[in-house]
Amino acid sequence: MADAPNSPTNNFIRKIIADDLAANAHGTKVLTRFPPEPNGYLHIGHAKSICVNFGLAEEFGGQCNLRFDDTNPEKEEQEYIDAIKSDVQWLGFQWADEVKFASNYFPQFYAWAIHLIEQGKAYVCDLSAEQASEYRGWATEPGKPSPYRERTVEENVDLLTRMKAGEFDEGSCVLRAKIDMASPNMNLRDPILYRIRKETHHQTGDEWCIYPSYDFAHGQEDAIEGVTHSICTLEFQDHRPLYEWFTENLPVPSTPKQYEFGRLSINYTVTSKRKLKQLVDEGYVNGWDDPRMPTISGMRRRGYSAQALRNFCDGLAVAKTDGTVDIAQLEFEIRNDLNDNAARAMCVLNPLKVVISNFPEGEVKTLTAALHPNKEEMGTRELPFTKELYIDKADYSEDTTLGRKKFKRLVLGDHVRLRGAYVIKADETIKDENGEIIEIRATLVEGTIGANPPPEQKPRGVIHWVSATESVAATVRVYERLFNVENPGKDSESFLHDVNKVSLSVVENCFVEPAAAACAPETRFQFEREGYFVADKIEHTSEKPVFNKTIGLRDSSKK
RNA sequence: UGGGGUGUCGCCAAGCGGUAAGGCACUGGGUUUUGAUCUCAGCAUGCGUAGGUUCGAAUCCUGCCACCCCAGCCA
Repeated sequence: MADAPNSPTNNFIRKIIADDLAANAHGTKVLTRFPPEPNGYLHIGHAKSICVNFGLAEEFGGQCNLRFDDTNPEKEEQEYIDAIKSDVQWLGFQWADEVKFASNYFPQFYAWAIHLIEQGKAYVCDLSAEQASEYRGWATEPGKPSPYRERTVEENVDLLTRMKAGEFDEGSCVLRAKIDMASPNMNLRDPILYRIRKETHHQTGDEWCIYPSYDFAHGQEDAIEGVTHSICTLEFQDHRPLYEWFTENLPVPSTPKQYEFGRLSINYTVTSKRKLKQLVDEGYVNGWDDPRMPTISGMRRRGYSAQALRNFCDGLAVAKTDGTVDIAQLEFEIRNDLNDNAARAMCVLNPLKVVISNFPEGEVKTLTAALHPNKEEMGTRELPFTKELYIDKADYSEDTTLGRKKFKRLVLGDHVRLRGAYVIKADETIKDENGEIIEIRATLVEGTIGANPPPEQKPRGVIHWVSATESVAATVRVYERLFNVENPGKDSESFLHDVNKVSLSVVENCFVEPAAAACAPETRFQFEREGYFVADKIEHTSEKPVFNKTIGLRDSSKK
């Protein structure tokens, strides 16, 4: 895969793979894997991991597995599996053959547990969780051996068999590896291999009541699948010795190696499945795919394109630093992609009626407008012009002292260009009994479609508009940041305290030009001078259009 | 605290002993029927810090400091 234009020139994992290939360390193929636990929806951080794993594989002519690390039935659900598959595909990646599940290998894991017992390297421990914690010791003090550490092979096999048969209650015992209770690495102080969970599993039903721990599963899953480079995040560095202990002490078919890189954090949001689930469960947002969520499905519904997300991820470093990327970096990629690929259209969010005095009543003049100012190949759309129009309230002022540089919009007595149409002059303001402006009377300057008026009628600027009679009433949802602070929860009791309570505004009675209203759900537009918008995936119809604001245009006006 | 990591511009980041790439953000100029796009220019005598080695150090050595991770029968 070619580097994205701004992507870091290299990274340490890429070098390792290139060196391994050169040294023929794993043969000539590269196999990576993306191993989510199906306990929530994927977020922007996972998008990075997906891009790294699938991207590296693709770059070296290899493949990437999608494998569900489903070793804990308590938190996992089929809904998450479906959503994760859909998100990966939407991003444009295809996993190697069929989807994999850790649960596919449960019988093998069990056989290997018996193997470890027979080698004297595992034992059933009856310590309670609290006792085990005490026995584990602390940073400066070594742990003490469990009183059950020296059970015989026969006894351990019998006990494990009965654990599997469901004879014991949850929490009454576990299977542990016999490694080193004095290790400075806590993960090596006789880690748990199996625990009892009398819970129905989404894949295996009630077939098992003992479930392997992450450590006892992950490396073996990689080994079974022939993964060559097992790429994970920094917090697993301390687990690498354990990962290797299993591949060394078990008759695994291959010996994958684990490499860790820094997980992605972004300011003004959270990237933690636990926290995101809380936002959903406690009603701060309307579901995992709420456009304010940093989930892949949320960003999709917001109107972010898969390409923009991939460009963003490809621009991130794969390194061991754990920094926080500025959300502006993501927003740049969104605008950059949408500027190139979104068709232009016009939509008035705060309508103010303009009546063109010198345009015949009832006539519809069909203009033609480009779908993109710099890409002729994108074609054109029809744009109806009528006597009554709408412009945005913010684009009109009666203050005739406003400088032309300062206010490049319509001012009483002055000229402005209606985008793609005529130059008009505001002649009169109509107000209601409260002094509220309800209508503007204007005249158009003949011959100004596709041509400039004489210098004395030079427009102050260009504003967007829509026909009052030919446009379609639409709902537009405008989103602000979900959090008020850069690092939610950093300086408050809970990240929930930093939630922006007014992150959603639903604007009814907007007017969108007919060509845009007719679009299919998930069609992205740039509503000129407003920003990028997408027709809602679920609720949009041509009759009752619903658009979500993806992001505003850059605004360099000095306020 | 014991162990594992990391420290280069406001943010991300390349660099791996030869004299600080790039992107975002920001600032200023130009073009423009989007205050958009595009375009031009500016933006670290400095690489956590203190010493040392060297003709030469962000890069090597030593000490110190800061931050992150582990101490779940979560992953």
